Amino acid sequence: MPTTTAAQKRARAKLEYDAFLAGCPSRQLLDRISDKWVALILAALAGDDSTGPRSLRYSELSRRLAGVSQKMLTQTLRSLERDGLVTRTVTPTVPVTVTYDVTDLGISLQRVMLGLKEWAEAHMGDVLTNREHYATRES
Amino acid sequence: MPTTTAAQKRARAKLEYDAFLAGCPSRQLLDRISDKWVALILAALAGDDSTGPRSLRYSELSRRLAGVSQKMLTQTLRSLERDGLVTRTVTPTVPVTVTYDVTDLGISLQRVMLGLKEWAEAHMGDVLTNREHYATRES
DNA sequence: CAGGATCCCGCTAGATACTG
DNA sequence: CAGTATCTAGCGGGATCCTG
Repeated sequence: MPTTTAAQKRARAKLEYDAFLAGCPSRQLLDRISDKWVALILAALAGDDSTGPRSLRYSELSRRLAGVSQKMLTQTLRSLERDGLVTRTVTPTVPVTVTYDVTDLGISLQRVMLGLKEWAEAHMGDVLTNREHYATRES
Repeated sequence: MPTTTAAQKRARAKLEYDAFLAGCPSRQLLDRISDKWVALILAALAGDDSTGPRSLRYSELSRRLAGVSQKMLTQTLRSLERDGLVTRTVTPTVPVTVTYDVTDLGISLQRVMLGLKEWAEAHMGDVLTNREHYATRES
């Protein structure tokens, strides 16, 4: 007896929808930049202040992003390199020197992130205010 | 013997940095929009296609976002309401009718998200290509 | 210096069942 | 219809130790 038909159809629909989501460029971008450290690394390499892009060594990045673990720093840098957003350059001095630079693609992404930053600075205050009011009202 | 001084200083620095991060508007915004369903809900309420904002009922949202669980849909809607990005309207028909609308603040956020979407559609292909090349090359 | 390899814990998404 | 409540497994991410 195919009494499971309804549940099966829902499950199938969900799979298809998930596949659709996984393939959606916007979704992929969101997944990319929502990594905790991506924005910070990009900002550091692109120049936090109004100076231009700059090379940074692994240890320099580690210092600038005081809260990051080596694991996450390495992992994030690898994924950014893989995606062509930063480049990794090994100079065989002794001990070895590794520098990271943002690519053109990375810079263009960074500009989008600046748009986010501007919205955040303009409106996050309102959001937080709403959040508090919501918390302090009953019924 | 204060041999732990170094480790303690690092731990303290990390806490401060984390606090700094937690208070950073950009970080908060990223945390907000990287929720898996926020972008979809906002897009649905703001009008996926080029039609304007529209009201949607809970069940309509549930259908449009085929992959979402009731729990996550409710939870996400609550948080968006709390932040003043959508409004929730209960009409005491029988059975009860609940509609959701995007606020002006939500619309302005949605516009920022559109910027993300454009970048994604323009450049995510490059990123994926880089990703593949990275995977298929050795050494 | 710049990582690689492991272990492990907390959180959260999801499934399921129930309700006004 | 529009949720609430509970339980659990999976995994992202940190801490720690080790290496070329």
